[in-house]
Amino acid sequence: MASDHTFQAPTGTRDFYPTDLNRLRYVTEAWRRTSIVHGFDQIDGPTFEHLDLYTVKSGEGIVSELFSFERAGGEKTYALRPEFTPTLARMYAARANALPRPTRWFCTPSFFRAERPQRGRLREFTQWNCDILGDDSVQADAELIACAVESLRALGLSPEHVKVRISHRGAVEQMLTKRGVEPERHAEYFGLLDKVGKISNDAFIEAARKLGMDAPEAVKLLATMAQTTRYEAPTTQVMLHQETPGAPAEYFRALFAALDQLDASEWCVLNLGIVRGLAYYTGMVFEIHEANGAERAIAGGGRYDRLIELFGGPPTPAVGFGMGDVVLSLVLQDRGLMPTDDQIADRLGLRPDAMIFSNGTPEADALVPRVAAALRREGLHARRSAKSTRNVGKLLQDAAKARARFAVIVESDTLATIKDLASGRQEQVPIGEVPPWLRRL
RNA sequence: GUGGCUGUAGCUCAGUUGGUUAGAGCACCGGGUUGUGAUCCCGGGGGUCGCGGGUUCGAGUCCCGUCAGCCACCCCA
Repeated sequence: MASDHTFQAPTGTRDFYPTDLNRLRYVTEAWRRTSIVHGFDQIDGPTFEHLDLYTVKSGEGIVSELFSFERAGGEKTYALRPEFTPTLARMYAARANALPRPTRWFCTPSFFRAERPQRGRLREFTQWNCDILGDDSVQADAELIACAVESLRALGLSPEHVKVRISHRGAVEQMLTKRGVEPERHAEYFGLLDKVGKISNDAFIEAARKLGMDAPEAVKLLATMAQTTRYEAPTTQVMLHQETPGAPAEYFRALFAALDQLDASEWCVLNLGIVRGLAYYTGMVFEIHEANGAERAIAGGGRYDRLIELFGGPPTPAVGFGMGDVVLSLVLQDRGLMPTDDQIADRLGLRPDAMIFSNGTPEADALVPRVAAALRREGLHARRSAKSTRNVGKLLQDAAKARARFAVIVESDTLATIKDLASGRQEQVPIGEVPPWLRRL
């Protein structure tokens, strides 16, 4: 029965046709390989959780940003996962005593947020999460950042394309304390600091004045937060000496030394303007941006040493980041670094090994399925042309379009022609020899 | 939740001051008589002009509403 209306995909979601899914896989496979070689184990959790899991950390205000629901007749309220950290914390807390220290986990699932879609932001997206739990060392911070950097390098990006902007909650708090802001009011200031760049300088100075900071200090604070420089730069050193002497400055020294050893320091800059709106970060925080400031943040993360406790686990230091597919793909496209569909298919190992068709005689026609089955049992990617034509030229064209390595033309019940579509060379082989012949290549 | 811009074939787009059965390129399917691939020639399928209402003798075209997409704001885990 034909429907009297058409259906559309829900707002902010995407249909992934083969080439679309291949492009997504190109990115997620880079994430996966990078994670694995950096010693992370892949995990996953439910696509939906109890709503409470998200309100614990973020408050009731988060509910409007979630897709939440109840079963018909049910009493529990669920929500599609908007992020992974609560699930991660729950999973870690449940087995904390049995897990190695440190534990390194990653995942690349999809997430759901009930926001109005816009450039770089959709309602369903894929996000890579990497976390190191049970390790409070500066080396762990550096390894985590280096892992993110290496994934970008694997996708063809370089320090000219993207920059990791690194800050530290403790350093920013020290700047505030130095200006006479009591610790109880730091949270208010973080909210304000997060708006720098979005509101005018005058608006910032006015807002700071209302929070009790006089204009000259607010101006200096703005200047410090705007500074985005290499760690070795003299201006960086002067800033650290003046603004965050002692422990924070020493932390940055150790972090950048560790990043340097991991060959990642070229990608990194110090920017105390990165505060991130989230309340749960306790130490280093970072964001990865396109170098010219185009697009939204590619990735964000930091240290959250209190969060596992909040979800019922033992006190556990942790550091992690998330990187979404939407912005990253836009940056790759902007920079001309997204390979062609054919290149991606090659890299993902999707090229057919053989396209099989017959010379048009009834006995050859009957053998085509058998040859295909024999090749497939050998683990070869064998396709049959769906063309109804007997025109061998057309069939070869079809094989070339499918980017098959070889065309196999069944000639009789004893003989087949194998044509190498790259070189154009061809030879006749006994039909039983086709699978081993192709397998050798 | 607020605002701006845009909706014609799978894709990119034509379509005259409102006027006959809405077109092109690409893509897709087939043919080019006895078997060799990216060119070429011929043919074919595919569109409730996003949807609904209004004005009009007549609407793809004008008006209103609505839905969707894009972009920005809010927010951004």
